[in-house]
Amino acid sequence: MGRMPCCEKVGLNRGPWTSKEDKKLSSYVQKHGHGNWRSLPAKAGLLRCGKSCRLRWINYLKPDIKRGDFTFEEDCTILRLHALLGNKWSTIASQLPNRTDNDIKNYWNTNIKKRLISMGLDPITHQPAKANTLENSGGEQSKVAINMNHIAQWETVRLEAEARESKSSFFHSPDQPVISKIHSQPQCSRDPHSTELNTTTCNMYALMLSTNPCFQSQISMLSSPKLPIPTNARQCTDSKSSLSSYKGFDDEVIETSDQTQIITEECVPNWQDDDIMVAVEAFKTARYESIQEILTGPLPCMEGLINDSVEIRSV
DNA sequence: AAGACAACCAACCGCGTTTCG
DNA sequence: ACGAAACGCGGTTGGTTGTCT
Repeated sequence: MGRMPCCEKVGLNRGPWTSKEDKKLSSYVQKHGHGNWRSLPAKAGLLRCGKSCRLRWINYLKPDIKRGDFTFEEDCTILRLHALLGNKWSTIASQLPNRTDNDIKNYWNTNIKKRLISMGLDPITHQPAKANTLENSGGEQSKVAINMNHIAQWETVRLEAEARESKSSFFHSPDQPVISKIHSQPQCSRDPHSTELNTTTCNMYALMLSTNPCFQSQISMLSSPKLPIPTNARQCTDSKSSLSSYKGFDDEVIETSDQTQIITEECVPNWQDDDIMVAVEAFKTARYESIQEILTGPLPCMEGLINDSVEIRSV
């Protein structure tokens, strides 16, 4: 298929935007909207390609964009979501109000990634860099090492944030993203008597089983103290990842699937639609190969779940 | 003071996906 | 149903700024 070049090279400006160009673009978009980026530059009197205009607007000029240092909460959210989603910057950005995917990507590459590497963690898997060489079955030692690394990781971030902004109140965001609901601090997971934790972990667990076929293939029967896992667990074949596609997915599930009724109304009663979307995406794209791996993986709240609240019977 | 190096971030590029005629 | 155009995403680049020696 013939494809237009990404932008016309001849006669168009490149490089940094001037304040004059910014002004033209801003006033045009705010007045007329941004229906057609290709034709927008000419209409706005700009010698730029539409793609460049779009990027400039989305990443810099949009009025509600939040700039400046990332807070500790944002840092934690990025870390958690990246552990689940990988480099899905736009999906991660959707959980950080007013942050752009480009901003988050830059922050990741220049800050968090280096921090993980310096801690001996693989920035892709968030696990110790040499984890692959360890024996999986003799995992108690490596499991402990992983958990210790996660705790150290969080503690490092917290201390850095404390030093950076002493006024910040940790974990107190008005728009608390979904992953925060899973639990923000690894220490929480160590309290076996926390009913909130058990409910949440059960909810997450049920959701994960219901949406990720790789788990279903490994488990023939599962019981939890709170939730019966539906036997007709939905097979997820949809690999779409953009937010726009979530809407279709959501509609489909809520209106036509008994399975989803269970997910939305019983498993995760306190979750907003967006929360479910992100969680579903997380587990659909999970790179984990076993239940044990995800339970000891990057979500601290999952630690101990396998013993505390869920019984898994071998296939 | 100045050069070297590192860190940051805006912008570009190519490709995949979605929309539209 | 098909192809072209438009859009969106993620990886990468390169210019600018800050820090160190």
